[in-house]
Amino acid sequence: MPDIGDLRTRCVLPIGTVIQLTDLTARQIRYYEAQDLVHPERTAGNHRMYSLNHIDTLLEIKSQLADGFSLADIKQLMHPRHREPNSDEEVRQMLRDELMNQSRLNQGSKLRQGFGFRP
Amino acid sequence: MPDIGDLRTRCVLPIGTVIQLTDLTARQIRYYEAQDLVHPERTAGNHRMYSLNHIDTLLEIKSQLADGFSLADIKQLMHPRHREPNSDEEVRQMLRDELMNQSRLNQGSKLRQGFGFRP
DNA sequence: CGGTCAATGTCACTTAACATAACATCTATC
DNA sequence: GATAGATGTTATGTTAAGTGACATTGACCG
Repeated sequence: MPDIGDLRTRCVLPIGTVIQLTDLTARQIRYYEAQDLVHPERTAGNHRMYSLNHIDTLLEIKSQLADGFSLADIKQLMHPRHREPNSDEEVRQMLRDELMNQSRLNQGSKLRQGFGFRP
Repeated sequence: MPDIGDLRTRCVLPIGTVIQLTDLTARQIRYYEAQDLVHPERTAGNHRMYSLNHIDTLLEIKSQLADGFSLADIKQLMHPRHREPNSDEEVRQMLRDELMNQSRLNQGSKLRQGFGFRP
C-alpha cells in the first residue's frame, strides 16, 4: 500500500470527477460551495479539488434536497449554530426522519413547515 | 458512505494528482505507460485518469527502479510471460531480494547481471 | 395575479491542465 | 566513442475548469 496519508481527507479529485461520482452538475456543486456547504481546496491555478469526505457531504446534500429540505435547512443541520426556530428535539426528529428515508412526498422546506407537528 | 463502487479500481485521479501522490514527473508517468507498465483510462477528451491501484503500481515501479532494476526488468517481473533467460528459482530469488530491500548498491540491470550467482 | 426568492440552466470569455512530438542530456555498457 | 535507457525541456494544440451575467422554473406570499 502506498504511503498516501488519509485518503478520505486528501483533496485529489477535480470537479469533473466529482460530477461523475455524485451525478451533480458543476453549477450545483459550485452553488453549494457559494452557500457555504462544501469547502474544496484550490490548486495553485485556482481549480477546485475535492476529497472523498467532500463527496460524502455532497451526496448527503443531494439526499437532503431530495427529502424536501432547502439548502438553508441543510446548512443549519450541518452547523447547528444557535438553534432558534426549532427545539433540539425537533432537530433530532428531523435527523431520525432523514435516517429512515420517510416522508418524501412533501412540498416546500421542511423547516419552514415546522414539521406539521404543532396542533 | 457513498455508493461509489470500488475506490481502488475506479479511475478518478488526473495525472496532476498522480504526480503529487507519487512524486514522479509527468514525463516519467507517461514513459512508463509507453513501456506498457501502466494502463490508465482516458476521458472523453483523451486525458489520462488513474485509480489507486495505478498509484500502487507506479510506486512499485519507482521502488524497483531505485533498487537497480530496469523498466524492462520490471515489466518481466510484472508479466512473467515465458521466463527464458532466468529460471523460476532465480525469479523467486529476485522477488525475495526485492522484498527484503537488500542490495541497493549495485549498478546496471540486475537481470543483466544475472545476480552474480554463477561461479 | 404579480412579485420575490431559491435552485439551476446556459452562454460568453479567460486561464489552467493535459496531450503529443521532437530534440537534448546524461549515464552505463559494449 | 557509439548505443541504448531514462528523463528533461520546449513548442504547440486541445480539453477542463474558472468567473460572471442573464434566463428559467417552481413555490410562496401579500
